[in-house]
Amino acid sequence: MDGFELQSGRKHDSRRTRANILAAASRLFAEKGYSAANISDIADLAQTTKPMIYYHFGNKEALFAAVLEDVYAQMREIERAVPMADVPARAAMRTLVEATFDYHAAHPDWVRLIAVANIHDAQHIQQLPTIAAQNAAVLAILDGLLQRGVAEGVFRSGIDPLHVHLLISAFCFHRVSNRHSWRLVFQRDLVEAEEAARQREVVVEAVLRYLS
Amino acid sequence: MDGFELQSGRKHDSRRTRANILAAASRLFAEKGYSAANISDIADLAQTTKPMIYYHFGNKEALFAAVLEDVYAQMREIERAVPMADVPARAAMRTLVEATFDYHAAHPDWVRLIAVANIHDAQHIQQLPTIAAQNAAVLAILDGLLQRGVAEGVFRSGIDPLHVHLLISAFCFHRVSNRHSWRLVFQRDLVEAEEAARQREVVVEAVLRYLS
Amino acid sequence: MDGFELQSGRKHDSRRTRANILAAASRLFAEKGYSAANISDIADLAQTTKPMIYYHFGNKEALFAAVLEDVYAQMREIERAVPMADVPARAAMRTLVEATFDYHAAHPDWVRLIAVANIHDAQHIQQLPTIAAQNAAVLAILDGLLQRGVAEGVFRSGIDPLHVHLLISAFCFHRVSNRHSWRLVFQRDLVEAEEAARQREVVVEAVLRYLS
Amino acid sequence: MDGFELQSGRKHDSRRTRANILAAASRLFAEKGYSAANISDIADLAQTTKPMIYYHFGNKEALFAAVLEDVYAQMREIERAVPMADVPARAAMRTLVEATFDYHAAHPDWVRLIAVANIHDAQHIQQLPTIAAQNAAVLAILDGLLQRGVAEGVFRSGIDPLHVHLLISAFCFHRVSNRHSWRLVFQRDLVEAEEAARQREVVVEAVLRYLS
DNA sequence: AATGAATGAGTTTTCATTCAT
DNA sequence: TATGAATGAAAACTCATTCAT
Repeated sequence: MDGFELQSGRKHDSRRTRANILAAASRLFAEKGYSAANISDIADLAQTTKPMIYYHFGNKEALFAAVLEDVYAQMREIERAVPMADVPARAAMRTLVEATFDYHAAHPDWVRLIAVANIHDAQHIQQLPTIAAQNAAVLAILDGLLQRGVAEGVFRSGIDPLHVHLLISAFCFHRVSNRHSWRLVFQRDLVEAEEAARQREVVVEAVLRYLS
Repeated sequence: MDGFELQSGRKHDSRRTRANILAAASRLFAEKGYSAANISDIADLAQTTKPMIYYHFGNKEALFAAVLEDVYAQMREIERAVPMADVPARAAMRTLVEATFDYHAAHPDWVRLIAVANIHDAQHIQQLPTIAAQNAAVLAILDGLLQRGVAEGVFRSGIDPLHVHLLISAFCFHRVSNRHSWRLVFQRDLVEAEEAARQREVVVEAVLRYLS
Repeated sequence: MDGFELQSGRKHDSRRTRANILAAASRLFAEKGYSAANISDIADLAQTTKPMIYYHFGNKEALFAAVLEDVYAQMREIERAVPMADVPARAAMRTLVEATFDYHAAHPDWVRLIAVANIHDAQHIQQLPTIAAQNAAVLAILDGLLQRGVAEGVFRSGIDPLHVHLLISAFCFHRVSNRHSWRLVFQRDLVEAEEAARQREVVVEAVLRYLS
Repeated sequence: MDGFELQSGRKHDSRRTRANILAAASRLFAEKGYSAANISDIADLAQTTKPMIYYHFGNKEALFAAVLEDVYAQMREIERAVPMADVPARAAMRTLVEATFDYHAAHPDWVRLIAVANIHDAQHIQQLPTIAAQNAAVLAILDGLLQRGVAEGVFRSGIDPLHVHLLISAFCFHRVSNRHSWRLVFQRDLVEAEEAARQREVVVEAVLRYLS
């Protein structure tokens, strides 16, 4: 789960203040959405003052953009989980799917922030020029895996990596982002531990079967 | 695509006013999210006044709940698309997946409203007592299809209908709800027509292979 | 002197509220300048609330523009003081100068508001499309007087009405607008009654001599 | 026209910093008025920091007072332009009027600063004890000129020097201070070169005729 | 003499909601 | 049913000023 921790230390410490604001903003934007989260609450949670937020980030929109940048950067740890060349393609793919599943499961705030950003047409992501370059990496990894799988004779050819990524991401994201409506409509908590374990197998299975 | 149309007619027509408010609210909540959409704009778009909104719906939260109720009811048309007993299970399943895909594609506002509701922990859906009963229907249909498929020898047994529904919904929902972040991160528009046609095949294929 | 009086009456009276806001704003913008006058104080002085100001005028800039429009309209009473055709040109000119002098003397707030508007490059006056048409009237009157004077043989010809207007206005305006700096620099209060009477003769004399 | 130039040089130069702050403050107070000009912008324009402004001037009010002091001191150059005893009174008076006209024309910022000071009831000028002594000089000069003119038989007697000064100053000041409202109301730019040349003749003429 | 970081109080503006008619 | 006017609370943002270094 996402933790929220403040750093503390001496009186004038720009870096710490900035980090605390970012953490608080991340938490509250995720919890309440962009508009409902307010600068006062963020300042309080960050144990600082409103003007400090403006001093460090300029305005609310830029703060949200900074939160998204921060959060997108953290997500890249998924890629690190994926085994490289020496593992068979199927096993590597399984690991990638599981890592993706686990990351979403462990970071519901991340999921909610992306959902919030999309409600606002991802306008704040647009302000982050490096986002595209950073995240396209997943597609390259997937492409490599697919090619290896074809070479090993375990995957079909002609599969679009983006479609595989969509198949995986959609599932992992949705069960977190739409947890609450599903709970009410279908009376089952998608996020509860045993259910989660079963779903983890479902995506892996679905992806591997799709590729075979 | 979702249309927004006002009804017009005689000066004082309570039913029409109510419907116009609902349409306007639906549009604006979908466009801007719950908090950023405001009662004044809704009144203007509905060509009525703020007190009328309070007269008909009580308050903003209840208005949003009413919008969700309205929108959930409309979605039930998916089920009507699914062929009944006389069609082979695989073909029927394909039709169900395609109908789900098409519904999401044709109603982005619906998708956004559900996303917005989830940002607010689906608290407004909770106020709708009949939601569960109405929507569980999909699961029953899916369950029937799965059993028929097993009987026909085309599907595996032991599959949870909820998981199949999640597999389908997640994909169909995500490509619409997260369109904007994907566009920026991967530089491809998931909703563009040709791409959409390919994705439609992807879900169908993924689901059928998962079940086989 | 400018009076400040509030109207009172029944609870919901749009016209009265608007008039009170205008009066309060007029007073405070004149007293403190555009930026230093604040909406809160204006609301208090007008015995209403901030949102009412926004309801009636939109924003601070538009409120200031409305004040200027109001105040420019009132000034047109100077023209009414000027005797028409049947009075000899010199006498009529004297009356016009005196009326101008008296108007400025009696409405220091008017003077200050124009000064404030000019500090802000008269941007708020620019938003008032009818201003030019209304106020050009003075020039027409002056032009008529000048021609009559020439015909009567009491004024020189070839005089630009705008220059005469500038000669008159500058004097009448300055003694009010710059009263305080003059008091401190020259230790004489330009606005004090006896002094004022002498100055009134000075402008009349200066203008008539300039025209002769 | 008023120039704005920063001095540059070694890193720590108290005198230079002070001068730069004064120049920046002068520019911004003139441009935006007292309240709308802010310390941050002044610091930026002066290429220094806010605490430096407080170090050198104490607070915003004192800074404005310092600007006014500075600017009043510069104005005394008008007096230097006036020819002394050996020139005939009419010619000397003409020179004085022209010098006054030119000074105002060349220093619109000076004009605006005085206007701004008056909006705030010249409270900041009041903090400058030497202002009166310095500026009363003009009246002495005028008085001398008037007496010489009477002696030479070219001026009337019994004229108050202050009234002459007012007649001159008002005209020269007004065409600059109220330029923008006049432009909008009368559609003529009082400051444009040819128009300015004509007006210069107008004041000279008006003053000389008033005195004759 | 100089700076980056911090603060408290205030500013304009918005908004859900209600009153009076 | 319907409306124009009103309100209380809060929102984002600013600013003169000071602290810590």
